[in-house]
Parts: sequence; C-alpha cells; structure tokens
Amino acid sequence: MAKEKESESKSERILNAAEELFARHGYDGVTMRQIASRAEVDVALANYHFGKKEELFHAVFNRRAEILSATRRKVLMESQKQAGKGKQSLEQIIEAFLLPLKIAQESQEPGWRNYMALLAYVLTSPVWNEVLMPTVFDKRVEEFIDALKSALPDAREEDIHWCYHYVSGALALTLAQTGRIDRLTGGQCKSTDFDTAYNLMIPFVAAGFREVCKPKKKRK
Amino acid sequence: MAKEKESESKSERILNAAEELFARHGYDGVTMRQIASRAEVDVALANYHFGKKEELFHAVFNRRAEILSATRRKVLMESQKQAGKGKQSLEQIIEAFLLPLKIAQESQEPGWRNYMALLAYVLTSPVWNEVLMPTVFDKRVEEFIDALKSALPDAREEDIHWCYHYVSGALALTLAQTGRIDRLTGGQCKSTDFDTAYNLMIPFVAAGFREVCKPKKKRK
DNA sequence: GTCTATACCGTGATAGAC
DNA sequence: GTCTATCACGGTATAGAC
Repeated sequence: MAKEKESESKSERILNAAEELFARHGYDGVTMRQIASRAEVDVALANYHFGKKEELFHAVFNRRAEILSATRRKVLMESQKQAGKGKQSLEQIIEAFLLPLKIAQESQEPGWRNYMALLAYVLTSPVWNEVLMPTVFDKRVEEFIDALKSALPDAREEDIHWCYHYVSGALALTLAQTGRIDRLTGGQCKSTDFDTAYNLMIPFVAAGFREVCKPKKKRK
Repeated sequence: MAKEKESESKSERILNAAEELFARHGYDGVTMRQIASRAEVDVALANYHFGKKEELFHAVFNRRAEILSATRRKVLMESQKQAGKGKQSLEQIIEAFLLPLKIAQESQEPGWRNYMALLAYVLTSPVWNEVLMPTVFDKRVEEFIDALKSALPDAREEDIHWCYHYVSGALALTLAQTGRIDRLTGGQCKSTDFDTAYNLMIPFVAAGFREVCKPKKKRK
C-alpha cells in the first residue's frame, strides 16, 4: 500500500514492523522472517542491528516507553505546579496520568497506535509484565500513587492500589483496541475512539476512587 | 510434584495441561509437545482427541465458557426475580455479573484459576477476542447491559457501553493475575486475592456508572 | 560499518503405520 | 490408542559484498 519506506532508515523500518506485528500477535506469534519481510529487509538484518529476537522485543518496547514516561513525568509535575498550594483534584491527577497517551495517539503516527496495543499486551501478560514494566513504567506509577494519596489523605493505601489496578485494567483494554465494543454496539462505539474513551474514563474512575476511598466506619 | 493424574482421563489431562500453558504463554507460546509432556501422554494423543492445535485451543476455551455462561445467566435471573418489581440496584446487577467468577475461583480447583487467566488473554487479544467471545460470552453481556439500562433509565446507551468496557478491562486485568499489584505494593496486595478484588470492584464501578450515566445538561 | 545470501540445525505439527 | 517419520519452518551464525 504505502510506499514511503524511503524516508525511514532500515533499522527504523525493522522496529516499526516488529512493533506492529508484536502488538497484534504477541511475542511468540511473530517470526523474525515476518518482521523482515514486512520491513522489506533481509532476514539477517534485524539480528545484525538488535541481536536476538528477545532483544529486538525489548528495543521495540523501550523505544517509546522512554518517551511516554518522560512526558508523563512532565505532565504530572506541571499539573501539580499549576494546582499551587491548593490540592490537585482527583480529576486533574487522573487526567495528567492519561494525557500523555492521548497526546501520543493524537500525533496521528500509526506507530503510536500500534505501541498502545503492545503496551496492553505487556500489561496483561503474566510473563512480560514482570520483565518489562519495572524498568520504566513502574517508577511513574509510584509518583501517580503519591499524588493520589495527597488527594485522598484518609484512604487506606491498599484501597488506592486496588483502585489504581482497576484504572490500569480499564486503560489496558482501551489500548488493546480489540474491537469488542464495536461489535457489542453494532458500530455505535469504536475501539479506536480514544478521545471518548479517555473523556469518560476520567469521571468514571474518579467517582470510583471517591467511593472506595471514602472514610469508612469498619472493615474487618 | 502432584501425582494423582490417575483420577483423570487422558483427555482431561490434556485439556488441563493445555489450559495451564495457554493461560500463561498464550496460543503461540505453547507447543503440542509441551502440552503432551505436561499431561504425560504421547504427543499424538492430543491430535487424536481434539484435532489440530487451534481446535484444542477452542475446546479448552469452550469447556468452561459454557459452565460460566450458564451460571451467569442463572445468577442474573435469580437476582432479578429477588428484586421483584422493585428495581435492581446497580450493585446487585454488578455483583450478579461477577459472582460466577467468584464462585468458580472459590471452588479451589486450580483449573479454574488457570481458566481465568486464559479468559483474560482472550479478552485482551485483538485476534482471539473476535474469534472466541461472540459464540458464548457476548450473549450474556447483552442481558447484563439490558439490566443496566433498566437501572439507569436516563443514561445514553453509549455511556453504558463505555462503562461496561471499563468494567471488562478492570476484570480482565484482575483475571490475568500478572503479579503487578504485588510488586507495586511490596506484597501488601495480592493478584491472587480475588475476594478483595471483587469486593472493591463492585462499589468502584457502581460509582463510576452513576457518575458517567447521570442526567446531563449538554454534550455536543 | 551496513547489508545480503545462504546454510545449519533444532523443533514443530501432523499423517500414517502399527 | 501409540510410535515414528516426514517435512516445513524457526532462530541464528557465517561469509563475504558494497
């Protein structure tokens, strides 16, 4: 279809092809030969640039992880600064957490959209989550949790973490773009409509946090 | 380790072994030989009983899908009957949706726990979601959505569907048992603690539904 | 240094003989 | 039901071209 492979270096083409295929089929569902073929390069070239298959997977994942993580940090800090000494609202904190993904998606670069699905794959995989999430993303999560603690000073720490877990799940399924919501609504809602997904997710999870983390009488 | 393979037929052993391996490594991450070896049967026997690899995967998925779906239907109808002509509360509807998973998990049969992770894998996979969800689970979802519509008569249908999408995501990540919450909390919260996960999920998502689906002034 | 052609050797799914 | 042979395909190393 598109023919402007000329503008990218071969090693970028490999990363992009791998990103797209890994996102859709997972690590084991893709062969080095498929990647090379989609990137229109020789089979051995991916090996030459990135080492073995697993290292290529790491390279694909980390390339945009760094960017996303840096943006996340910046947005969260700016949001804190902007709130000044008044407390940040829950909505502001959650929005700061989601905004970098929205920005990335709006860049219109299809690679980012593929990366979203890859991130969903890693988030939900028992195997890869452990390998890839700690190095980059987990650090930003700690900061996010800290911000939530300030906004919900009476909450139990476990409750905040469970709520974060639900956010993370809702987000992961959104990133995965499985097409299920399209099917269930006969096309009325679209998996690719990140804008609506994020706009509704913010009030949804903010209300959830408030309910679960409100001061309680008792819990055994 | 365990040696009581005698009590199960060979074909059950194959299904159980496949379930466990597919749940952890996905469809492509598992070979027929690994399955046979774990089930302690000959390589060709899985083929003999279930046909090719993809058909075995379908068999594994559908075995418990039928059970879960039937329970879900029963629980939802009983909950509706019990509410009588008074409307069901949101919490009751959500609880009815989640209860079958809780029951399954509490059966202590490890197969169910593996199946949960497999379900999470299928839910979040762009490829398998489309193939496997429509036949069994999607029908129950329609009933669930209908119940939600009755409880939220003023809501826009799209909003209900997006909220269901968030529930589905939170649920999927819970079922996946990735161990991430354990890591982030230093072991304070546990991925395997379904009881807490469900108990907090109900108020969390109920509040989210109420917030997103409350009557609004405007939306373009 | 970047890249290609090719060869190696293990492993996989599966069919057919037993 | 089981054992085994087949044959394609996978990851990767190597040799050398540009």
